[in-house]
Amino acid sequence: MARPRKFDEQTVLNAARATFWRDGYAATSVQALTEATGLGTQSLYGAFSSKHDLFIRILDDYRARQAAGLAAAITADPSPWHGLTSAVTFEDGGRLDLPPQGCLMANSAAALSAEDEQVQALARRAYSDTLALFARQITQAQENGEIDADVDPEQTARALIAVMQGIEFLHKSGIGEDELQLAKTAALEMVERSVAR
Amino acid sequence: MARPRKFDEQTVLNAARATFWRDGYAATSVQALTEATGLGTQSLYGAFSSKHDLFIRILDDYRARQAAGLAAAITADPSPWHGLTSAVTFEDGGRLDLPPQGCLMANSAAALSAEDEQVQALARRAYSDTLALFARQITQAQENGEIDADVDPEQTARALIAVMQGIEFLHKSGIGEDELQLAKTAALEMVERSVAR
DNA sequence: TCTGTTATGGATTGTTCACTCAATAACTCA
DNA sequence: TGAGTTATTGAGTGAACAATCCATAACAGA
Repeated sequence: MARPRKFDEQTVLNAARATFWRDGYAATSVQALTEATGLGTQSLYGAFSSKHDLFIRILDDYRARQAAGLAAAITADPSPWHGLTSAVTFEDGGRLDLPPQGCLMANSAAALSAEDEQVQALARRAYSDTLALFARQITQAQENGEIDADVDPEQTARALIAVMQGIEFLHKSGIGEDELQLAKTAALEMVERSVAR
Repeated sequence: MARPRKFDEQTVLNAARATFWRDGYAATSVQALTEATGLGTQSLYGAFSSKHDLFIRILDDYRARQAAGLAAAITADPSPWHGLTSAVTFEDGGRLDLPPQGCLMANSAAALSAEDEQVQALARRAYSDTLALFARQITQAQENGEIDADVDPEQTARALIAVMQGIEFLHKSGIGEDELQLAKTAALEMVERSVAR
């Protein structure tokens, strides 16, 4: 009953996500989005209402994919504890690599949470989902006898999230590859010592 | 031999720092700076060359003050280890409070390091100074018999920096006061367990 | 083949951006 | 007192910003 779209929505969303991810929300202009997606301004606004609406939609998609991917990667490891620490230190031999531009959710949360309620809500959701995932994994590691049965799963999960985000921060702050590797090793050793049986 | 300035440079720098700190570099307009400082555009440009030059100068000042303040706060504690952990968890009963807008250096490093070499250089300097300070403090805590003498001071310092930045990230991401407190406690307990004698 | 609906394309809106120009004012030293 | 130097003032630069207007195009169902 109406003119059909010439573009594939998912393809457009992927291109827009790459642009937001590379440059950040504020530094991404609508013109950059039209160039990256190939859409005209009016098509883009017609389909996604505004730059902000488009971004929120992309960020929520990202959050869901990230949560699923993280859960899959962690639980795929035969050792629950190793699967978890690999994620925390982004050291899974390539499967959980930390992209040069960092995590889109972490970047957006740090830059926008204070002034954008929708971003903050997504950040909180990502945090609580990760917390639950990590706590479950820690419980399994305890049942497997890999770590001390006395540590509190949820509290340990919180500490691991802090460590993970700290490493990501060091990565983004540009301290250098060698120093970053040392920091990852140091963090991992601290974590291991704290849960040793 | 020339017309004297009507403004006090340090007062202007303080006002500009507050503005950059509150809104971030990109979101701070030159107009916002002139309003915050009371200077006209031309006076501001005459004294500081450009928005970027002004920012770099402010950031370097901040770095130096922060380094001195951190060292003073940490070493003032009668217990080297407690002084250190108080700083890491921003939990010194007010002395090392984490401002709502986070640390100016951490914010700037996360947002700008990738694209601004001068910011990256300052971030690296801040990191290595903090690393040296923490490592010295850990050695003292070991000599005091507060923690395990076998842990490597420099590696432990790296882990602590990661934890500290992770906590700051959680703060900025807006997870909420209660949850942040739980994360701080969790991180502290993990750190304590990892260095227990 | 019409009619209704949505998509597209290009030009354009007013606003804000960092920054500059030209004129004048305020000082010091000779 | 006048020459030299720098500070201040206010208006204004072109470029980029998010978003919109309007005319036209492409489809579905009647």
